[in-house]
Amino acid sequence: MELEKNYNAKDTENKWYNYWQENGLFAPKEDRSQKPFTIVIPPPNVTGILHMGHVLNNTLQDVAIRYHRMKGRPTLWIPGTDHAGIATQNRVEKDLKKEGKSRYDIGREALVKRIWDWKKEKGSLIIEQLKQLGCSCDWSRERFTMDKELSHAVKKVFIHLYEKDLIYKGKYIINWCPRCETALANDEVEYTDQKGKLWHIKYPFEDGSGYIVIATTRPETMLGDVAVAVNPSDQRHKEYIGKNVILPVMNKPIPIIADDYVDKEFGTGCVKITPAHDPNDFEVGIRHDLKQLLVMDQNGKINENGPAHLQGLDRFEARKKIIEQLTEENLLEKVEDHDNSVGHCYRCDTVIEPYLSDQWFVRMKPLSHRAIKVVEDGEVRFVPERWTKVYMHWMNNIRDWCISRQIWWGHRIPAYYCSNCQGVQVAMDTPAECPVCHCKEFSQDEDVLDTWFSSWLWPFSTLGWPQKTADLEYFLPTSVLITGYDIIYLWVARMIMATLEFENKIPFDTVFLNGLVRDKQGRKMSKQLGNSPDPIDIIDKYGADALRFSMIFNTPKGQDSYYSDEIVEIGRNFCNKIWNAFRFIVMNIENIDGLPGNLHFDLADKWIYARLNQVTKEVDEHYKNLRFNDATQELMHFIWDEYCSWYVEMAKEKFYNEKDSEILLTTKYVLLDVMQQAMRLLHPVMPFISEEIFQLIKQIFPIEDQACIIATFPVIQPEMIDNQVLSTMAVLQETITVIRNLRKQINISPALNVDIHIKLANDTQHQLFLEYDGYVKKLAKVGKITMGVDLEKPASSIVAVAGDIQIYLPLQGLIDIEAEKTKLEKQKDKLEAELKVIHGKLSNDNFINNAKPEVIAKEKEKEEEVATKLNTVLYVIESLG
RNA sequence: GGGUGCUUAGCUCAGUUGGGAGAGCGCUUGCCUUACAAGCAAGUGGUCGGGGGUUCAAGUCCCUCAGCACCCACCA
Repeated sequence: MELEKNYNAKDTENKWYNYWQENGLFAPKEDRSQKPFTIVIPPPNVTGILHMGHVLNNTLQDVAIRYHRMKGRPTLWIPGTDHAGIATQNRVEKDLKKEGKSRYDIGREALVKRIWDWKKEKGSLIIEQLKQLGCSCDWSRERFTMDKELSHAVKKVFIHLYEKDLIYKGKYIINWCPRCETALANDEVEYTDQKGKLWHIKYPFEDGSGYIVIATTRPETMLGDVAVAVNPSDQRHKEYIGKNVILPVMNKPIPIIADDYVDKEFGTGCVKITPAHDPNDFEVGIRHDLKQLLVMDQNGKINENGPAHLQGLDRFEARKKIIEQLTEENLLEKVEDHDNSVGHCYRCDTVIEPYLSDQWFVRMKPLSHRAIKVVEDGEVRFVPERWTKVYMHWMNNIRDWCISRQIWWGHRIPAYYCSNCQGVQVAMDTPAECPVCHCKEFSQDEDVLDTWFSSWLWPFSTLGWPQKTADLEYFLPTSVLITGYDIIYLWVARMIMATLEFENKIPFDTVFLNGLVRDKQGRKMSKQLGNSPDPIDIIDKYGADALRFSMIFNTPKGQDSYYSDEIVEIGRNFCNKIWNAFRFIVMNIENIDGLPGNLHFDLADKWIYARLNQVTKEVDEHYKNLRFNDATQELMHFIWDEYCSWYVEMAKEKFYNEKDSEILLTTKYVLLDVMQQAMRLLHPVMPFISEEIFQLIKQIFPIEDQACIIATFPVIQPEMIDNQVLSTMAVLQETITVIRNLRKQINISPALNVDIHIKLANDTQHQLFLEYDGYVKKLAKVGKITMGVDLEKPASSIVAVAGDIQIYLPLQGLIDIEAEKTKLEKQKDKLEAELKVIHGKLSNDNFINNAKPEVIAKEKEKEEEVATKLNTVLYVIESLG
């Protein structure tokens, strides 16, 4: 076996991804007697390009999936993409614009066709990127929210809800994006604080007796004013109620009315009422039976209801002109600075306009009750738990959901209007005949449904609903949903409601909410800021394993994390470390001539197995409890600090000095065995390098599993966790470290072997060191060791203490006695302080009476240990003179 | 106005029923030691945001204050 000096991620990753796919290893094991582990992917937008948020989210899902697959459960990860109505249409319209055309130039049918063409050509980009990341989805089950079957499900759902009177059509003020020319749901509006103005405008009384002043932040909407409102209890304005004022610019009379909605403290206490352009004014308008006068068109331009000189002007242009005119006419009393938060379209960032229009709504309250109950009852659990509160709050204050969108790309609303009597029918297909007037001509509603109206069906629509498929029966409820906390309302809550309503089941029992990935400065990664690196570049440079490992290593459960290229180096370096450890094994094992007939475990072998089993136990639990970053920490520590830095180094000693072939074979066996087990533990996080090494080991070591991806996860062997071995090894390790420390103190060349004396505390220790002095010599670069229980300190030597062991390093040359003493004094002070604390506790009756017995026992044990160390140090200080 | 999260080493952050302050990176020193300089070895570094309380014992529980970030509602 010839291995490169540095790990080559690129070739390895392609090779194994293809292998897994060609061998169908992503598909769930066919064993329907076992409970499956299932995840549905949060479907990325077809227009999407992989960003760091996707990397984190999908890596987390893949880790969970790979872990459970190795644990032997039938495991399914259902992938797919979302048609993302507005985003996708915008994307294609942008291309159109380059050709100088708008969607109206080519018409609905042509546009939709063009978007489908675009989807076929470019829509799988993000899927390909997920594959590069290593995602082990069952691609044979990939779905798209506008697949024929899913569209069918959407229609079914719409009709079901309509027939239950849970969908209705109504005229309401909605959030309108004049650029996208569509309604937006409340959740699709992003508010940002802006420095604005508060204009104080005089509205003269019709009878010429003066004026009142209203304050507004959006003067252009005054064109649609139909009244001025004051609070009925406001003494300042009481006398004006019922009078008319002349609406400036429009020059028409409007009444002054009284309504509790008006806040006496704000502005002038007088509010202009514009029912067609403000949600609160809309409510006031209903209460007072006022006209709803629209003064803008769908592009935010002043329409025919405005005065001739303003018609066709953009709303902000119109605002300017109106202010100019008011100033000229001396109707502008003053202008104040005023900060308020302004809604923006979450897709294109245009300022949204509250706008009166016909829209379809879902009544949410009736759907929310069960969705609240399943969370209350713990059937659906949020991780981290704090999100439960957030979810509950929203659910308890839920509002109706505006589901119609005035775009062309999406599921068209299955409502048909009779061409003759305008009667509406909601149906799967165009109705044959109008039941009222028997007309046979219909036109379908022009609007499409909100993208989330298909997403909220995702956990069951992907499994074949409304067909009663075997998959639906078997895989639903799914196991865990892993997604970002920013879509709890938009998606998670709605899936819970939909799945309960249509399948009478919960969609998943656990919702794991991962944090957001931010840049180094703490800003959210976003397209606009351009601060998200392209993960594919990172994968090309460092490897997918490196990226995956680093993202998880860096991301505590449910917290936001900060990304920078440097963190990926952690993963890259770790890959290389593993690679080289394996390379070392291969270099020493090429001549392996069979497995040992009998295994001869020495301390090092027993120790690494003890640790392997401890680590297996912990990592297993971390994966199970979705504590992924803890798992990575544990694995890195074990592989790097224990396997490489101690076990491999100790193996070297045997390779160089041991003659017994059985012992040599045992060492090779343990090196390979621990490595292959470590690869299994690591696989969920670093699937590629673990598979590569696993397969290479398989060539020279008996492994039954076909591949690491479907290998069994290591099973804990508790009898291997030998505490005696662990503590003995700790003594050896400490001794070696202390010797290294001594060498360093007096600058002994690393190339030089030194002679040392070791004074042991008892015969058992003496035996131990006689047996394992080779390890001390190898790992601490020691030549000759003189040891014994009754050893005198050699003249002119420096001393160090490891537990109850004393180590003397004789010096030919000079030593700095004072420096030695200072160091030992420091050690003494620390031990004394520690001992004082322990004595304090043990002499405290309250402690003795209240603390748990095992805590007290532990404390006594510690007292003894510290006292011994202290005595040793004191002895050494004294012997220095 | 309502709510959530965060505040621990120079930086980024772990710390799961209260009982020995940790990691990665950085920094210092010495090493290209035949697996790895993407490395090895030895070190430096913290009154766990302030104050109060509960307890034999608090980074950990409670109260309070401060700073930072975010969410929801409202904003004429």
